Order: sequence, then C-alpha cells, then structure tokens
Amino acid sequence: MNVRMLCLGFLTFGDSTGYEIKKAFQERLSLLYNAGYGSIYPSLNKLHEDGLVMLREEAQNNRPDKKVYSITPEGRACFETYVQRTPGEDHFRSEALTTLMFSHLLPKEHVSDVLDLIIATYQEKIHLLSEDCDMKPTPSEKFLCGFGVKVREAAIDYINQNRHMLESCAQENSKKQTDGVE
Amino acid sequence: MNVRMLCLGFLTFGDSTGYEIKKAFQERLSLLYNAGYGSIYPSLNKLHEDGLVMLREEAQNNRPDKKVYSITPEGRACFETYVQRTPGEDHFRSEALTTLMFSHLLPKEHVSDVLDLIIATYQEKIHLLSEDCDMKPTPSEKFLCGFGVKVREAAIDYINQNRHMLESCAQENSKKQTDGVE
DNA sequence: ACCGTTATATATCAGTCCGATATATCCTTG
DNA sequence: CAAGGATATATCGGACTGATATATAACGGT
Repeated sequence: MNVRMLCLGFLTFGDSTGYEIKKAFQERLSLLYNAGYGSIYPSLNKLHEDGLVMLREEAQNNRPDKKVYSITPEGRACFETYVQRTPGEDHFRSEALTTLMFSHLLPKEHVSDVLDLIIATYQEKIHLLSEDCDMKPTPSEKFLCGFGVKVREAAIDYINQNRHMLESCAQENSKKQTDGVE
Repeated sequence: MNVRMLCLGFLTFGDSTGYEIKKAFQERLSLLYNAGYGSIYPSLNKLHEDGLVMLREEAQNNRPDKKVYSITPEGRACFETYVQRTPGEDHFRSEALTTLMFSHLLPKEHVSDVLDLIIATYQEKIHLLSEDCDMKPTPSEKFLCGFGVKVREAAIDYINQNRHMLESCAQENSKKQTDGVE
C-alpha cells in the first residue's frame, strides 16, 4: 500500500486536489499512514500518466491553478482489485523506545525523562482522539480512533508498571563533569 | 534516529561485522526498528569515512573477508550525545487497518478475513514474544518484549469488541460474477 | 496601520530507507 | 547428492520524508 494507491483510494470518495488529499491523509489516516506533498504530487502525476485519474485545471485569481483530479473507471477497478489483496505486516517505529535500548549509556534522569515524555505524548494523543472520535463521519474512522485510544492506554499502563526495569539499569551518576570519582 | 546511528549504537556493545549487525537488528530491535543490508553496509562505510568507527579486515578461506568494525572514542562520544537528544514521535503504519478505511468498497467477507488475519498475526507475534521474553539478556529487551505483548493484546481485545462497526458497513453482495442483480 | 501566522495551492530535491538481486562457499537435512 | 539455509559481502531502483521555494489572501493582535 503506497502513497500512489492511497491517493487513488481517497479519490473514490470524490474529486479532490493534491492539497485536499494531503489534508485527508492528516485528518482521516494519520494514525496509520501519513504522506507529504513530496509523495502526493508525484503520485498524482504518475496516476494521470497511467490513465487512472483525470485532471481538470481550474484557473484562480492570483493563485496557482487548482488541479482537480477525478478517478477514472480504470482507476476504480485498479483500486478495488488492489484493496482486496492480502495486506502486508504492520510496522511500528519508536525513536523514544529505541533510545531506551541504550539505557546502559544514559544517566538515570534521562531515562525517566524519556519515559515521562512518551507517557505525556500518548496522553495528549488520547485526549485529542477522544474529542474527535464522536465527530468522525464514517464508522471506519470511529473504529480507528478508538483503536488509537485503546492501544495507547495499554502502552501507558505497561510503562507505568514496568519502568523500574529500565530505570534500575541506567547510570547512577548523572553529572558528567567535576564529580570525578572515576 | 537513523540506521547509521543505530549501527554506531550496536557497536557500543562490542565489535561486530555488518552481517552481525543485521542479526542484532532482527533479534534485538525488530519490534521498533528494522534495517536491511541495503542500509547497513552504506552506513558502516559512512561511519568509517567520518572516523566514528575503525575497521580491521580478517581474511577467511573461500569467503569474503570479514570486516570487523569497532567504535572509536569519537564515535562513542557522538553516539552518547545523540542518544540524549529529545526523541521524535512514534510512527505506526498498518496496511491491514488502512485497507479497512475502504470498507465501503469491500465485500463483507473480505473485511472479516482481514480482521481475522490481523488478530491471527498479532496472536502469533504474542506467542513468539512470550517465549523469547525470559531469554532476553538485558532488562531493556525484556521491557520491550513485554511492551510488544501488552499492546497487541489490547489491540486484539479492541478489535473483537468493535469489529461489527466495520463489518456492518461493508458491501453485502459478496459475489461479483454471475449473480447479476445490478 | 502593520506584522505575524495560518490557510490556500503548487512543486522540487537531497538524504534516506526498503526489498530485491548478485556472488560465493560451507554445512545440514532429507 | 540435491536443496536449502547460514555466512559474508555489496549494489540498485523505487519510494518516502522533511525541508525548501513561490505567491497571495485572510485574520487577529498591538
């Protein structure tokens, strides 16, 4: 599932510009997948080349022409086939948790700070998602929203219950200067 | 946190070859980060150019020379500074859940199949992690292992409790051929 | 009135990453 | 004795990220 296919997917909901597709990624899919202009505009060009979308340019006063894309029958068929394939595996990447794999090199304080940061970040995300959840237009988005909340709640619980495992193997000496015992 | 820095990080545990670093990614960090040879070998070259690692080549019978890398004092200093930065945000990407954002285009059966697949995949991962957890050498890795289990358990619970939200908005008509009502 | 920020709207580019592929040999398993 | 997996290197195309560039309108604050 690459950005190209997801652009095509968003166009099944209706005509759209690159700019609007970017917003759709952010508002509807950012929990699972995100894409920037650097991926979206080239994707739309490629889809147009391949005849999977059509393009009409709308002139605007003192702004770049709006390029409105719409999906063609071939594009729709292509996406429907694609979306019925067996999906690949999930990927999770966390810089914060990765950092904690090197607890043996870190002052104890920093380990605690990173854990607190993770919890705070998750909590804020939970807060945002909980507010949004009811307003989401489709059941799919409500489902996803709830998913994001539940998983983060479980993560916070786990961290609170097990953080001592990491904090106890970090370096005791927090000061690197003028404490010279070594 | 890119592959280059993580290679440097693994070398704080001891000297290693590119091949062994690949294994370390897989065995110790694959829950959070994964890297292939296509990233690792160029990273090691760059680190060597920058004087952050040293290289000694060990000749072997009928095999490519083993290139054993070791971290230099500059490399160690660089990594310790790097690892104390405030870490960036987590990223989660799921092709399966992304697929489900397009439930309105999918036959009901397929939605159920994808949900079952997600659960089965998570359950298998939980099984593997549970077995491995006790054998992990460092507290950091035990912590992470448990994290992977808990989060997936929460995900499975959520999916089982809420899957009807997705299944009810999928297309009823499962057969696309020779059922021609439309 | 002015200034900073956000929103609209396009596009490109360097750096980075992923997955596949290539090469070569040894060891294990059926 | 063949097939497949482990050891060990390396490269390449395609894809993605984040930053940057270009313009202008609208809005709020001082």
